[in-house]
Amino acid sequence: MAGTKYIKPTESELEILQVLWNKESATVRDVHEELAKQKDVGYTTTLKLMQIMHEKGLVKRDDTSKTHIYQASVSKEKTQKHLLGKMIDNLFGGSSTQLVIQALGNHKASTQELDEIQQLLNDLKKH
Amino acid sequence: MAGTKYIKPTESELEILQVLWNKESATVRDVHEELAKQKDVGYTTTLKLMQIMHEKGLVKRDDTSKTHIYQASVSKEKTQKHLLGKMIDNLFGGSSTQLVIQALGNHKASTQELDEIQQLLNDLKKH
DNA sequence: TAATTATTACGAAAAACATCGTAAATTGTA
DNA sequence: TACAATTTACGATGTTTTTCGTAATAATTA
Repeated sequence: MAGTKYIKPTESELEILQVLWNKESATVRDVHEELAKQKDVGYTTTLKLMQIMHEKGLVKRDDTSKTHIYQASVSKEKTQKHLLGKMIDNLFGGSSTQLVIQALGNHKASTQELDEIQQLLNDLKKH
Repeated sequence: MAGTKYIKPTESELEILQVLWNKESATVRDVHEELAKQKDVGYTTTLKLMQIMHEKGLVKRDDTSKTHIYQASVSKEKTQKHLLGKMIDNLFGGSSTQLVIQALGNHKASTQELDEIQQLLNDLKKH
């Protein structure tokens, strides 16, 4: 089958996915309480967003019992890949290298992380 | 003075900034003709967007003559830094390393580019 | 059982974005 | 000069996103 069309999560939807990726599965209340730590938002707002995400297919849910239980139905990796690719195209002229340089230049990484990346580079060069 | 509030360009605005960064300065028509290569859009749409961007302070313009001349007033680097930082926080749990790994893993880089990154890593480690 | 609480469903309003038509002003040209 | 073409200004419309209030339903508890 051809790949189903990629649905780009909105900013708010990403915040919710973030929580779901961390928790594996969660109720609306679980998610809402996480979000409420970061920003001021009403419970029904979170609920509505999660319902919309369900319609879009961004999350799946078990609604056998009254309190529905949600899970992300898009993987963190796929989502990262899509949005990263978009950013590379839109903002870095298609050059992942430019992005990497920016990322390493600004956010500081530990020596251990740098080693990790170096390892990856070696693997890539051996190819 | 404290830093003025960062204004996040919308997707369409980024497309325009992209053109302006490449051209240094440009008229609405210049920008529009670039955009028209990529997507189907009307001239007045581009105009309106650029007017809004001017209100927001994303671009500056010389309007001494009838045909206004625009320039980006936000730098490519600053914008990249902001949006990249946001993506790292929102999507990669704050780890730039994770982002770098994803970026290198997916988009293919040339050996030369890999060398360039390796060079950068060495500099960072010496630091 | 009755009252309280928690949850979902629904809809509507507000805000942000994108798009374009029309008119007015300016410039260039026949 | 008068006509045509270009450009800006302005406003209107439609879509998407965000937000929340209210009502209905189910679960809990007094």
